[in-house]
Amino acid sequence: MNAQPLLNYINKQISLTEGEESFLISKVNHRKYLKGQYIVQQGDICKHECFIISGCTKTFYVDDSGQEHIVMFAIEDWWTSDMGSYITQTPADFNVQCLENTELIQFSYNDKEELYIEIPKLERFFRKIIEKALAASQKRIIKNFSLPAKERYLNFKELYPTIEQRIPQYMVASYLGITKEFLSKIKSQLILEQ
Amino acid sequence: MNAQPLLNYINKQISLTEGEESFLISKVNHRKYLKGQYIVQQGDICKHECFIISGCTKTFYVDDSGQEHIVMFAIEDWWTSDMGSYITQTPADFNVQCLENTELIQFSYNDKEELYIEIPKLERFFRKIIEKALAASQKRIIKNFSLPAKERYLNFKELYPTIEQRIPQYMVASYLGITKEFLSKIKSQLILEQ
DNA sequence: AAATAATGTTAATCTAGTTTAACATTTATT
DNA sequence: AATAAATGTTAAACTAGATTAACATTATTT
Repeated sequence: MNAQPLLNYINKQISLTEGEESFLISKVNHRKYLKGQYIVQQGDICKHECFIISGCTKTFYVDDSGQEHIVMFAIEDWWTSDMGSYITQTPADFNVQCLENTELIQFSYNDKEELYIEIPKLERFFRKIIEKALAASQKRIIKNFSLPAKERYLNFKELYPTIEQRIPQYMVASYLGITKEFLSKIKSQLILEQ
Repeated sequence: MNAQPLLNYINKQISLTEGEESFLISKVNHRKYLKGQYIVQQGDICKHECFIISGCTKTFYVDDSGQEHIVMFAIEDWWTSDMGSYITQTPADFNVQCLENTELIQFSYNDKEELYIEIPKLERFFRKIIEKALAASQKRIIKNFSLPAKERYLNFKELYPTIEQRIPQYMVASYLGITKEFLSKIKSQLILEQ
């Protein structure tokens, strides 16, 4: 199993002994998904939190009128799951689908809790990751409300500098909460401006 | 110090020994704020995470054009802070202001980390709280995008059933991301409908 | 009880973003 | 290379929600 990217990621913040590393690895699964496959489906219970080794995913929600709303993208070294479903083990609100062939490492709920008990500094490490994710999520809320679509698009390009090249534009529009037609208009305006 | 509401809140999920309870209490401050006072100000570094014993707060952000955007409210048994500022100890994006006289218990960053080291089950407890907050924040993002203002208002009333009576309506509008005039219109429509 | 400040309502006008629809371009499939 | 499928663009008509402004109601202060 190629767990090295995960270990590198963790060792940037804390240091694990060899024993801890192998215990960690014994508790996770390595998996490959093809482009288009679903990691989580709306209505299912989300069994895993996933660390992406390579590839790209989108997390989205289909509303009652059938419209798709993208909540986030994730690429190498990012985490993805439906947090609400994962922590309460209730049906997911979101879908997580692969936009490219994707290789990742899965943490099941129970194995992760065991890991935390065995290696407390891992619990600290994950707590801090979630704190950061919460702070980012709150910032996104205010940006959605206080900024017009053009500014949100510019922010998106800053936050996800490499992703825009990897995904179709209509998904960017969905992430921004606007139609693809309007994003097209914004982009042509931006070209005229400079 | 009246820490009983905090202990009750914690003991709903985990059980602390008397020694742990008194260690916990030795690490926190009890404080009272008057209506109108600020717990955190945009630009300052957020020093504490706060558990509310009584009262009510709003967390808001003032944008470049001077407009106020409310991110959340908090009442008895809820937590409040600027998470982004607190965890990174960098200037806050948000203000937290008391809408009523408010009594709360403050956790400083360093004392909280000490608590976690001394009482690991508290770290687990807080991790789970943050996971829930993150899940709620993600749900709010999709609801903002996928629902029209009228639905968001109905959702607000479900999420904060007691708060609507305690705060002025223009703050509800700010939380919903609409003007007070438009909320007024929505409310009169809802009255006509039933 | 007045007077003032804070909050809430209504209606007209305006605008950011949607919808629809037709067409253009790029990518994948045979 | 040809065709089909997926993605992107443009423009006209439309709508949810903003803005402005005048007025109504409710709290607060004197």
